[in-house]
Amino acid sequence: MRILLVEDTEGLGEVIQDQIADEGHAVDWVKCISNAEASLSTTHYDLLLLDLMLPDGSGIDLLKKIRKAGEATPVIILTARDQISDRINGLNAGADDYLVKPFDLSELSARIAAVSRRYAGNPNPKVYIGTLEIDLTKHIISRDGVVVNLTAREWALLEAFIQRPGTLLSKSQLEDHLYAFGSEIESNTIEVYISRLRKKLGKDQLETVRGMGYRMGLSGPGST
Amino acid sequence: MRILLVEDTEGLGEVIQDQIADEGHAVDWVKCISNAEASLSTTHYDLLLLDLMLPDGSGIDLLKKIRKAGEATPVIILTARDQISDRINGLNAGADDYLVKPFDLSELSARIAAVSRRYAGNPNPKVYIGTLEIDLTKHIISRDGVVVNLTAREWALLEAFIQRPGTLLSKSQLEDHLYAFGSEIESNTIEVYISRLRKKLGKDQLETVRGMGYRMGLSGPGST
DNA sequence: AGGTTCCTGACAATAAGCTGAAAATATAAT
DNA sequence: ATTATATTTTCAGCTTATTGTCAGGAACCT
Repeated sequence: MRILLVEDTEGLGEVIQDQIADEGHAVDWVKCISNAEASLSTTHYDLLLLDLMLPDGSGIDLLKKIRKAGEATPVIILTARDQISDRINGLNAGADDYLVKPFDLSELSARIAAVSRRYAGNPNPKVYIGTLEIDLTKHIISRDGVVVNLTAREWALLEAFIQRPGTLLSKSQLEDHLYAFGSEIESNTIEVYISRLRKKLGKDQLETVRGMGYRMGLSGPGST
Repeated sequence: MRILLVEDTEGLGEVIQDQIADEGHAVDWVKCISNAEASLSTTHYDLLLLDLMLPDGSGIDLLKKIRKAGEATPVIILTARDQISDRINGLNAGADDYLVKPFDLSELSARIAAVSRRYAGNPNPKVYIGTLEIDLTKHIISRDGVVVNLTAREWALLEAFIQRPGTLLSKSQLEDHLYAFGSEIESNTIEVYISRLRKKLGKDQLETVRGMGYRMGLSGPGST
């Protein structure tokens, strides 16, 4: 998915960019409206992440312009807590969702996923990995038709693998996915959760790559 | 199908009108209550799309008037995110469905299709979840044939689940559904209402997914 | 062997959820 | 306007599942 990020705050922009890139999407990051318009005129984007307070004007005007042009590209607004009226205007102007700063990156991921699913006209997608069937909106996993209950953390871990099937994920990557920035983990938590997932989903679903990390989904040397 | 669109926002109105027309329905678009009443008095409509904030009054009053007159014409309310209390009133006043702005056009199409299907043969659309029978127009719920009375908030909560059967909804999603923008809730209100719904509808209707949210409507032909 | 790295059962601390009941609002009735 | 009634919100105590950590052992590599 190709995403345009319009955000003038340096630090935040970087973090978001990294996060999105990590999830395998292509990001273009611009810091003002005029650049955003330039990008939009040359490239098709599947999603727009739009800050409202920008150096050369309000994001709302950009949004209105886009909608007026008949573009249906989904838009998620990023806004500070004290800009409620702006937010409402933004929604009225045709945004699809909003996020109040500061937000968790996981929250951002979830919204992006939700918007893109809706946009793709596929509101109830399922993922199949081996004998597992995973319903992403219902958060239901069945193994050979039998429903398996996962705890929040277990699901979060599984999610990391679902998002990048067949990719080798290091323990620190997985930690980043599970835990908020800064809240460091001291013990072998990831190993423990890998173990718990294996117990619930079946031994063969998760492959250990010694010294490197873990991988799910494709057992053989990989085709896509 | 003949549809009356009551919406005073120029841009949005145009978009909706186009969309509906694209789908082969006849649309009349008016921008205030008085014009709406004029149209309703001369023409039969199969569906009413009703914005709540209108220049010459609240759409709710119009809706009440219609229902009082015994008209069963299905009504879908279009409402902004900061008018949720209005929305609850609207549902109490006899709306069939609502859409929170901004909405996907595909969402709109789906609702329209759903409403027209519901009304295709039977004048009184009902939803069945487990042993519950839910009358969408009258907001009456029967459990094993016994009528259950819900308060506005209880209904609003239930509604969130009805709209997305089987979907896992987080507490914050449910809060978003129940409460207006900015009016933050900082107690365990959702839990309390979940508890009340369970008491009224039966223990098994709502499933807790610890750490993630709640889910309704999976009592079906289950695998164990 | 000896040194890693990983697995997994057990456990205490914690966070999440449930629910009765009081306090605060809103709504209706007189 | 006052009173009565119903609903909504908050609070606090309780119950229980989840979490992070540890420790001993297994698997792996050179």
